Amino acid sequence: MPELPEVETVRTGLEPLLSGREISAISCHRTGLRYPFPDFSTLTGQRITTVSRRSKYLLFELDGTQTLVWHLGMTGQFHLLSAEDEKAKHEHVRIDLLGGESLRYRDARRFGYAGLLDSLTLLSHPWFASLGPEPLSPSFTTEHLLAICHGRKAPIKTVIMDASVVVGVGNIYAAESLFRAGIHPARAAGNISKKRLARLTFTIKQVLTEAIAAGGSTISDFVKADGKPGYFTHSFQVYGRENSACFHCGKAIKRITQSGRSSFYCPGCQR
DNA sequence: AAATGAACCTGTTTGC
DNA sequence: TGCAAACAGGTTCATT
Repeated sequence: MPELPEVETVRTGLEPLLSGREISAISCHRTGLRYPFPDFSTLTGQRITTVSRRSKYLLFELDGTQTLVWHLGMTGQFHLLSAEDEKAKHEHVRIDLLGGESLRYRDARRFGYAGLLDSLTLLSHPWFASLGPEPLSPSFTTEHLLAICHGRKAPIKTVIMDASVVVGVGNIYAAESLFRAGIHPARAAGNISKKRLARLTFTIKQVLTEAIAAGGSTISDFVKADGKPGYFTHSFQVYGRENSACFHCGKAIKRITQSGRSSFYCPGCQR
């Protein structure tokens, strides 16, 4: 999926297209994706007020009492088409808008999911209740990361990818922020100085900010709401660069597996 | 309690 | 060229 910058890019693309629009019909071509779909029928006649985001969840806020919550999983995409357009391969849901446009959800791997939640109690829902701070908010601080890491033997990469620690840091941006901080992904979290954790806190914010500004990264199937690719891929220092020379020190980038996922790092720059 | 691995599913890339 | 294995951005659940 999209990591946080990609979801944010989708959100900024959809927001001006959808805010204020009334839903005329909604239908799905299967009963659910990762989880069964909620009963969408109550959406008909409601207006989308805003499109916001928490963690990697898109929040379509409605003028009634509910919010349509959507997670893109690994390969979820939204496209705004016209009502007459044919159903594309892997299209699972269509949300028709008054005026003839039609928002389509496609998801090849079907890891995405949707829910229709009461807006007032949304943040108490299990999807949100135990989430950590937004990485770009003031509440994500060095002190927070320091407290989390204290005494922990888990590798630092696993810790920063844990959504209860900080949300939105996926496999790509974990690798890139650890490179910029000069920290080896397998280093035990409890064995990193405060100064270096402060650096990591900064580089997480820096990498995500730059990636959002670039419109996210494009890997195989991520496209923005307008169908154009993001450009952050060109900025990768380590991700996907196994055996290539580090741009900084020239050593070959290495790849290891941590908790079943690939980690890329520079053995010269990261300790 | 904390850490690791498997599962969900399809498409693309890599290696023999 | 063809086929099989490995791998892919996330999250949750089960097992050490």
